[in-house]
Amino acid sequence: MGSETGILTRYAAVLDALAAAPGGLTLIEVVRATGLPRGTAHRLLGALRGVGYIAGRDGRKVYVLGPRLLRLLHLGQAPAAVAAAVRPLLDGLTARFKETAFLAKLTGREVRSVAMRMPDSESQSYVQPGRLMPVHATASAKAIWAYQEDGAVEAILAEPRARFTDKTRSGEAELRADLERVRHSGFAVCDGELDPGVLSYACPVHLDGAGVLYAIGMVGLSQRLGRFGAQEVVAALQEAAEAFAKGPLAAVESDRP
Amino acid sequence: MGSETGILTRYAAVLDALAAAPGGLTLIEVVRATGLPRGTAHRLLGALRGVGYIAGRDGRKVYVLGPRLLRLLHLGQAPAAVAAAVRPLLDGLTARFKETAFLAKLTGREVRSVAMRMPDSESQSYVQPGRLMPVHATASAKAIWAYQEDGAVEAILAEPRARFTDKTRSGEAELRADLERVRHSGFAVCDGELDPGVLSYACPVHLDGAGVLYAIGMVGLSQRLGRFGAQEVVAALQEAAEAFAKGPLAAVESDRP
DNA sequence: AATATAATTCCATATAGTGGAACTTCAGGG
DNA sequence: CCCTGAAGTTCCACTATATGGAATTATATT
Repeated sequence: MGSETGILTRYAAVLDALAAAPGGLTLIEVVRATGLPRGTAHRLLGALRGVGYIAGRDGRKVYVLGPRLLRLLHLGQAPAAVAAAVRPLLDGLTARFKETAFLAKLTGREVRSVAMRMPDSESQSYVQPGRLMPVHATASAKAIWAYQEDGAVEAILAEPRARFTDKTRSGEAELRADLERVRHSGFAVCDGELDPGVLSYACPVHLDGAGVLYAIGMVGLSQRLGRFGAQEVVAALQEAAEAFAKGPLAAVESDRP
Repeated sequence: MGSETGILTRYAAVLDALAAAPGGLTLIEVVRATGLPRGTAHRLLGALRGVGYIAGRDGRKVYVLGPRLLRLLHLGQAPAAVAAAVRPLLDGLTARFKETAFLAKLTGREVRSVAMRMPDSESQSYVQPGRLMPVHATASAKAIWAYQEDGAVEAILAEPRARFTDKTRSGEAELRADLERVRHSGFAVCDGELDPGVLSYACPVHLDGAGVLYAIGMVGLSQRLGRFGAQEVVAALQEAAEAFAKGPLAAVESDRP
């Protein structure tokens, strides 16, 4: 006979308490902060840890906000905010290679370009923000999908894949092999599989505790971009990816369970 | 008889579904995405909205991630990431006024400085990062506390307040009046209430949907900083605060219920 | 080693979540 | 304007699930 919110209020109270304490809290501290009975608090913390909303630090005695919460927030983040955060990094890449640099983001089960920086000399844009990046024909989508949960990947593999050029690799086995290669090498390449004559590289952005949700890449005509060694381009992309992961959108303070 | 996580798994599934859909989801879409029965999904959504983890858009038919989740992110955010995000803004302020600019953050029930930029000419630092900002004697803490929930404010008011200088306003009534004044004017001032001869201004950062968690301020010797009109300094601070609120750490896509 | 404090486990109880079905609202087409 | 199907909302008997005090084990602290 009052406002009905159910059990969520209590979980929310626990999360609030943890969020308010930078260094994390022990069970007893949570009890004091929330007024919950010890047994109850213990169970709630266990459940929260079970779903990944909080994580245990040290000998698991200190609880902090967990990776899954961070993932939620990144996914829900307005594209404009993300775009603002990478801009400087893309500028740097473009200045160095005189080719287009971009950031791709996983949204639901699609990868789309969210920010892009073209060199002044370029007139044609290969990755307008918002462009859908197909899994089987773009480096950025491969860089991202190579690090997603198996279940989600299987769902993607089951979908039909269009052929864009005669180089497009639309077979399932090919795609599996490509993803595997990405996991080993740490980056992805596509050469003419989406647009003829267009080469692209991409590196995954490993967010501390939140997996991979973004990829940073470069695109350009094979003739021009191809003159740089893959090594060189990839090294620069990896550097940018690391910087982005540590940047303004970076992790809540977290750690491994 | 398997892994026990309780009801949280279902809430998490709903949140995941919402996070994966940039534009929000309707009840039926949530049902399809999660496989939950209609009635159940409806109730879960209601509870989530009740605690503010999701918000209704349009005629409340479309659900998106809500403000409270954003607040969690900000509170849990590593200070270093926040500091990186404001740096350019602080640089701008310092360059313009040749005085120290800083960002203060609410952590639990304390306000602390998290980032600071001194002019090259300055040798003494009034707001080293990490410094505690007492509610009754600093502009930044007042700027933040003026916009917190009544309950939390009352708790703060109940605490004892030290006298730092003979100008320190430690009375409860004085503090209440100060907070009220901040709410009306939109900024806070402190003149010698913490350190003698030191003047400071601060403006709250209104985060879209997440209330006020930060304040941006300037400090300096009254003699020097005082030569600028309050109007002028405050206008610049407000501009910076707005830019910060819209910046990289900005809101999840949200709106009013 | 002794002692206090925190973490964890247990379990009888009842509270709170469940989901199918009934009912209402809404949008669009005839 | 009314009909019709789909989406949204409410209801309620059923039972699975959360509850929290007390007992137990682990961990500091002196």
